[in-house]
Amino acid sequence: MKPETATPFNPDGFFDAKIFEWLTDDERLQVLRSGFRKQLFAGCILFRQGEPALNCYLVNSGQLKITQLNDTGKEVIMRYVGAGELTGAVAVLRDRDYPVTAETVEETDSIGWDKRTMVQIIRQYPDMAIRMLTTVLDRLDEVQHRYLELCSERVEQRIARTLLRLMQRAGQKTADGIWINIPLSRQSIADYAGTTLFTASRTLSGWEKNNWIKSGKERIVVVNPHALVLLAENA
Amino acid sequence: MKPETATPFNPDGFFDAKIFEWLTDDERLQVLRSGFRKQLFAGCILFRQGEPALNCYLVNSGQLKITQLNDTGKEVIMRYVGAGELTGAVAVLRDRDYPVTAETVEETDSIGWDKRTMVQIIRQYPDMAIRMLTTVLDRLDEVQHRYLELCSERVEQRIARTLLRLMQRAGQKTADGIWINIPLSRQSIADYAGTTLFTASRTLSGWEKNNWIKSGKERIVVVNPHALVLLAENA
DNA sequence: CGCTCTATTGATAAACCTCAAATACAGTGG
DNA sequence: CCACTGTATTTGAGGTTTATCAATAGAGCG
Repeated sequence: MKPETATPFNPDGFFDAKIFEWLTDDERLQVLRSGFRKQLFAGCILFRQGEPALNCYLVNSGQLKITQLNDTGKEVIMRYVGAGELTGAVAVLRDRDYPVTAETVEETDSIGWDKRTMVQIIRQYPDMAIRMLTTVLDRLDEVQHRYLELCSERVEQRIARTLLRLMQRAGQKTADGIWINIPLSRQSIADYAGTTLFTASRTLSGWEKNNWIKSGKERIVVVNPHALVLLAENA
Repeated sequence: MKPETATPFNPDGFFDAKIFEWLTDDERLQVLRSGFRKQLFAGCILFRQGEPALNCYLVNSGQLKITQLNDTGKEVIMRYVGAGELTGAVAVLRDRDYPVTAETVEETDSIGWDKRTMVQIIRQYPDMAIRMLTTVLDRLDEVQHRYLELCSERVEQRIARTLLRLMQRAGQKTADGIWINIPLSRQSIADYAGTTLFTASRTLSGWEKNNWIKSGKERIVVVNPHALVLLAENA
């Protein structure tokens, strides 16, 4: 049911990860070789909220959905993680459980390191820690900003921002407009924007009538990004 | 109007900062001496959202309020920063503006480092970066958790959580109950919980009638923490 | 073609915000 | 000591946003 493989590392195609760009080719190779490769199809869990944090992962291709659940089962999407991005580092450097769940939303190729190895890498390359730090700080900034948005903006604005963010992350030009290349249900959009499936559906239906977007099943094409930007910016 | 002093560093009383506890006394002294002391009264701004990030600060005594503003002027309280805690490190390690504002809410004694010095410290003590990283990760965890709460919980629950958090941070036992030793207006509670002054006031009035809290002007005493915990936990 | 999962749409209600107005409180200066 | 002033807080009425629930339609898949 969950086809997956974990193999000795083969570094092909991993060379463009931003977090390693400042290493020499040899160093980078060494770092990459110290990990293990993991290739998964859509719907697989890389790690689950509440489990002890054993590994962190670098995504080579595909997308991960990072979610958080509360006691009542309500799910929130914290972010998507795509090619060249690291995840799980949060948890690995502490003896804590993962605070979030990482799930593939499409076929995904990644490399993982266990806690011990990761700490070794950091000790060997102190600048690595600074790099990771800035990465985490970016993430903190983004969550803080989304927190502010959630406090101060109406649903429609937040959904607009959600589409714009996802567009920037996974947008691809097509004849119609910019296609968000992630399987994206109304529920997911709602979980990302902090609203309900129904409100998200209503809002997108409206935009489709305005011809700002085109959408199919789990599929969104942004036809008029400018309109969404206006919506997001202008209170 | 803004009485403040910046003096050559005198390390008295700074020895218990957790972030330095793993250094030897000599090392710690050296690190502390490389900073500058800053003593401020209530209502002073240490740094402001949007300004270039020049310094980071360690609080020795007092409390800082870390806030974020949006374009329309809506303010959100991200967190409070108390004795032994570092702030501004977020911004200092990048060439970015401060993403938030830090304001003293009471008389506050702190030590600051400029960007160059901080980077030097980190290069000299690589473990320092790991320490800072875990600190930031804790903060990320907390913001993410509050984000989830904001998405999934009702105002009353969030206000309960707010009081409980502040109680843990600055609570002091008194005859009546646990006094939150921070000047704390209804507006601040609202900004922290993500609601309005009026809703916060109404909610607290209700709790006062139940005898769960006692409150005066900018002053809260939690009489029955258990009731608040129940409110926060039980959907 | 039927099954399942996703999306749409309408009606209803609850939660919460907005605004207005009154009241309490702390400090200040006479 | 008291009136005065500015801020903090309370409370009410009314309206908006958005969630909830139910029922239906559509799309993809074997």
